[in-house]
Amino acid sequence: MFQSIIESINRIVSPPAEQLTLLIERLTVRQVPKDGFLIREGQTCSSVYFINHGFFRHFNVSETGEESTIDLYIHHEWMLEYKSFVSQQPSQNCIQATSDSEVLALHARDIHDLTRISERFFRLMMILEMGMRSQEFQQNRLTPEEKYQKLLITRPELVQHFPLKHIASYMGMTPETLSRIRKKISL
Amino acid sequence: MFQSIIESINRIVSPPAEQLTLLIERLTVRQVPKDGFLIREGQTCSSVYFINHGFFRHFNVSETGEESTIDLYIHHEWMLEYKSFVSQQPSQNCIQATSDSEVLALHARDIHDLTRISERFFRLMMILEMGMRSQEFQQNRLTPEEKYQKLLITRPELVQHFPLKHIASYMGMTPETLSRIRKKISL
DNA sequence: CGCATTTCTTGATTTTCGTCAAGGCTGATA
DNA sequence: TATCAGCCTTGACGAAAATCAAGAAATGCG
Repeated sequence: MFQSIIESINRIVSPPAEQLTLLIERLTVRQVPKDGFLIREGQTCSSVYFINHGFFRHFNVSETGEESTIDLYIHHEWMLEYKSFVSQQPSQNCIQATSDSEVLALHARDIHDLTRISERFFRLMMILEMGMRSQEFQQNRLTPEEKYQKLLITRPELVQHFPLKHIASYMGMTPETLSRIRKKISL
Repeated sequence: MFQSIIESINRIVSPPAEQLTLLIERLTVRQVPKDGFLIREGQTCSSVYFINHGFFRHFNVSETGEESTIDLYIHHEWMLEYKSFVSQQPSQNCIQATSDSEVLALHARDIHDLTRISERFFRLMMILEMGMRSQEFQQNRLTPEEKYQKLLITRPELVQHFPLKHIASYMGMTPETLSRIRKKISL
């Protein structure tokens, strides 16, 4: 149950054993069925989640009902609805499971305690907050093909595990465009 | 000298007077002439800056030499090179003054102390880290015109104070496109 | 297994934005 | 005041991606 998150934390902070125990004790487990919502629009996100197993999609629904994917997550990754978490305002975005999943939740107040303990954990939180990965795509102005090539290198698992329409949405292009890029590359 | 930053901090955290004094004592003042660099490519950013007066542009230079604007800042705003700050690695980006300016610098270690004191300051740091404002444009997939309309509402001062070519770059479009949008809107 | 639904591909068409180029405007400076 | 440089605007054009539409492939489900 806690093996993976312990490994993940140790890679990031390597806290003393008793601190790690303290943290683990505060975790809560949550099962999320396929298509279930971890965060719904209007809810306030006050936890950070570690995925024990399963897949999640983080997306925004516009006024016109179109969904645009903010991020995609696979097992043993951390996630949160950063905007809501930071502001403690209701979220405009959703996080939805795309398979039966299990997550461990760490509550904001416990995180805050942890940041008192460890500067490196503070930094981890920042990195998570930033959604740094997804920013990478958007800051550099890349062509759709360059974005896909970059994704293949930086996060190849995504292409394995998510439908292409979500991948396309994540990269900010239509499924048709992605399909044509993939065809072109495979030649 | 410290009036504006005190007001800003009080809006965010309202710390006890003695803590505020402690913080103010740790600030260092830095004059930056027009076109001077606060952060150069290759430098590591270990401070957060508060702008007493002046304007700054935060941008990335690609391999081909093109500049893309990450954010624009005016007086009494906070700024930092978040990626470098978080990772404590040399920055790939620059922060340059676009007018004669004066900033107050708060060093990372002092910030860390502050986050021990106040959860709200911790949150502020996160927001700064995220470059949340600039993300807003990129997450929702807006048309160039929608981006500009949104900017006019959320940060009208930018349009007052920065050349349109920087505004355009900030929104991820060419100056020509912005020029045409402005013409269209003004009709 | 067969049906229904979703996802993916492909083609035709349209739209949008970038690029290139030229000219005007403005502000700084000698 | 004349000159120059940088900035902004405008037009013509082309490339790239979105849209629209149809059909194929894959998946889920009774």
